[in-house]
Amino acid sequence: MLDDRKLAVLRAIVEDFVSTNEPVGSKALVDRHNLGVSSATIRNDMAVLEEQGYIAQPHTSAGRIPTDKGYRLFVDRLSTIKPLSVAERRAIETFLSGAYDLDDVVGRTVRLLAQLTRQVAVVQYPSLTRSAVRHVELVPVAAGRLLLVLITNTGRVEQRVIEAPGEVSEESIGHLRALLNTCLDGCGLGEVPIAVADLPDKVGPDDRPVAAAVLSVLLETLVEKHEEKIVFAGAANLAGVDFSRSLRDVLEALEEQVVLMRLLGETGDSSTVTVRIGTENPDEGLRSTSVVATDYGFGDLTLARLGVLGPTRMDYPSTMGAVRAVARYVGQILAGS
Amino acid sequence: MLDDRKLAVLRAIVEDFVSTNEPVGSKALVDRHNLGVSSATIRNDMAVLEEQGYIAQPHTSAGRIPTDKGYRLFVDRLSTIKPLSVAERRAIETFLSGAYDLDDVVGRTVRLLAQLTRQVAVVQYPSLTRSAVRHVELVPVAAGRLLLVLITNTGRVEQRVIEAPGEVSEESIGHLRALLNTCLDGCGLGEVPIAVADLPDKVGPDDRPVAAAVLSVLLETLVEKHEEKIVFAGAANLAGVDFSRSLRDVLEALEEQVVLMRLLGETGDSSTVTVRIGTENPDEGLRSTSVVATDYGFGDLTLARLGVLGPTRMDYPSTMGAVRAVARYVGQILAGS
DNA sequence: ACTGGCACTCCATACTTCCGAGTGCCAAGC
DNA sequence: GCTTGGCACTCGGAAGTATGGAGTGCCAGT
Repeated sequence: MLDDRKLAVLRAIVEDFVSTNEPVGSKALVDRHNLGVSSATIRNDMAVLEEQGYIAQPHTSAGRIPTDKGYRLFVDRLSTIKPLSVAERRAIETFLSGAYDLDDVVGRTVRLLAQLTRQVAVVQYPSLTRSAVRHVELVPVAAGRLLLVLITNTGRVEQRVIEAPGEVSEESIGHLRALLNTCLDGCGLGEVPIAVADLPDKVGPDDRPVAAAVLSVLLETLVEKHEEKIVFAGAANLAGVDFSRSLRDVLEALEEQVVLMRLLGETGDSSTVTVRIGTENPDEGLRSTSVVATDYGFGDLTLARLGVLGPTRMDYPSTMGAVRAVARYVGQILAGS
Repeated sequence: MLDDRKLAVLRAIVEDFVSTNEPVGSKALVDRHNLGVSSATIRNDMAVLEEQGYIAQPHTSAGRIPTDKGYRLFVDRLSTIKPLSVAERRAIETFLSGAYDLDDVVGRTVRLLAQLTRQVAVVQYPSLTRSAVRHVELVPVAAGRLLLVLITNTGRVEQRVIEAPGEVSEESIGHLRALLNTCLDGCGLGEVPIAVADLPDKVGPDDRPVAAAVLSVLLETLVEKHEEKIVFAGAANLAGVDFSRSLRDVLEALEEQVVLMRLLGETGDSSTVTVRIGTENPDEGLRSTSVVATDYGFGDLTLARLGVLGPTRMDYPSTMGAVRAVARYVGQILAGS
C-alpha cells in the first residue's frame, strides 16, 4: 500500500515541517533530502499520501503538511526515540540531585522538563497508594497523646495525632513502634491493612487499646487518599505557537486539574512512552496539541506519570527522548533518597 | 494646575479607554459623559493633560490614551474602591468556606480571585512547612528574660529570647508552657497562629502581658521560617491581551518564584490595597502590567500577601474591590478554621 | 473662557495588481 | 510500468494605491 519511498517521503515531510513550520513542497523535498528521484515522482507519491489522509494541503497551491494520522504513522513506524546528549544528561543529573524533599523534586522536575523540551511540562505527584512504607514513628507528645508519623519511600510524610485511651508507658510505645516497623517496613500502602491485621494479637493485653487506636488512625490516614496532585510549568513556551483553537482554550485546559489528569492518560504498558496526537486527545480544548507521556517509578513500582504538551507540530523523537530520560532520573532520585 | 474639569476629563478618558480599549477622542467624550462644554474646549484640556504627561497619543491623529502617570493620578485621586455586589460576596463566601486545609484554601482563593477579576491572581502561602510542633519549651534565663524553644517533628530546634514585661513567676511559666503544649501538640506550623488565637483568654489576667509577649515572638519566628511559596492562576486571562512586551515575557516572569515575590511587594501600610502601575513595576518583563495587591491575615497578624496582575489598562476600582474583599474573607477563613 | 468652523493629518480598510511556489496532468523515455 | 521534463493553472501573500473618517490644532467670533 505504501512502499518504502512513500514512507520516506512522509518522514521527510514531517521532519521538514517540524523544523521550518512551513508547508513543504515537492521541490524543496528533493533538494533537502537526496531521494534519488525527481520532484514529479515525489508529487505522485504525495498525491497518494494525501489521498490516504497522511498529509494535507492548507491551500490549493501550497505545500503539504502532515495530518494527525501522518504524525501517528511517523511516531509509530518512521522514527526512533532520540537519546539525549551527554551534556543534557549531566544537566538533568545535577539539576535533580540537588533536591531535598518531594515538593522540591517534583518542582525541579517539571521546570527541567519544560526547559529541556521548550514546551509545557506536566508532572503528577507520586500517588500515595502506590508507595510503600519506609518508616513509622510514634512519639508521645503529651499525656494521652501520640504522634504518628508515616514516611513513605517516595518522600511523602504524613502525620496524625492519636488520642490514646488512657496513660501509655514509654515501653509500650517503644514496643509498638518496633512492631509497626517490623510489620510495615517496605510494605506497599495498599497492603498495610493486611499487614497489620494480626498486630493486636502480638501485643500484651494491656496495650491492646492503644494499639487499636494507633491502627485505626493509621488506616484512616491511608484511606484519605490525597487527591492526586499534579503540576505544570513552561506555559511561556506556548506563547509563540499558533493553535487552531485559541491559546486561551489551551491555557484554560491546563489550569483544570481534572483535565491535566486525563491528559497524562492511563498508564499503558509500563516503561513505554505514549504519544497522543491532536484529535486523539480527550479534551476539547487540546485538540490541536500533542502529549508525550510516560510513567515513572523504580523497580516494578509505577508511582505516577509525567509528560509534555506541545503543538502537534513538535519534534517527537527528541521530546520522547527527554521525557523518557527525565522519567528515569526521577525514578532513580526517588528510589535513592 | 489642573482644575476640576481637567480632572474630570482625565477620569472620563481612563474609564472610556478601560472599557473600550480604543483611544478616546474629544467628540466621543462629550457624547458619552455630559461635561457641559463643547468638544473644542475638551480638546484644549486634553492638550494640557498631554503636555503634563497624563495622556498620550498613539498616532498624530488618534484619540488619547492614559499614560502610567495618568493611571496613577486616577487611582490616587479620581476613583474609589468599588465594593463587590452582594452576589459576588456570597459567591466568595460559599466558595471559600468549603475549604478543608491550607492548600485547599490557597488553591481556591487564587482561582476565585482570578475568576472574579478575569485576570491573573497571585497568592502567597502563609506557611508551607510540613513540619509540626513536637514540643514547646519555655525557660527563664534571667530576670525578665525567657527563652522560647520550639522543637519540630523534623528535629529542627528554633530558639528565641523573649523580653518579658516585668517579673514572671515559675508558676506562670509552667502554666503557660503547659497551655502552649496543649494547644500546639502536633499542630502544623501553618496552623499555629490559629491554634493560639484564643490562648490569651485562658490565662489569668496577671499573665496576659507575658503570654502576649511569648505569642508575639512565637509567631514572629514562624513567619521568618516560612518558605516563600507562592502560586498563581488565571494565566488564560492573559491570552486576549496585547502587551507592548510579548506575552511570552509576561508568562516567563510569572513562572519565576522570585519575581512573583517581588511582584506582591513589600507590605505597605497594613490593610491597604497597593497598586503598582506599569513602569513602577520592578521587573523588566512586567513593565506593561499593573499589580493590585494587599496583605491578608486576621487581627493584627499579617500572614502574607495576595493580588492580581493585569494589563495597565484595567478596571482599577473593581479590581481593588475584589482584591480587598477576597483578602478579608481569606483572613476570616484562616482565623475561623 | 468657550465655541463653531475649517484645514490638515494619518490610520484602517478595502481594492487592485503581481509574482512565484506549488500543483496536476500528459506525453515521452528508460 | 515507473519515472521524468514540460507546461498550464491556481491561489495565497506581498506590495502598492485609493478612500473615508476620526481626530487634531488653530483661529476668529461671541
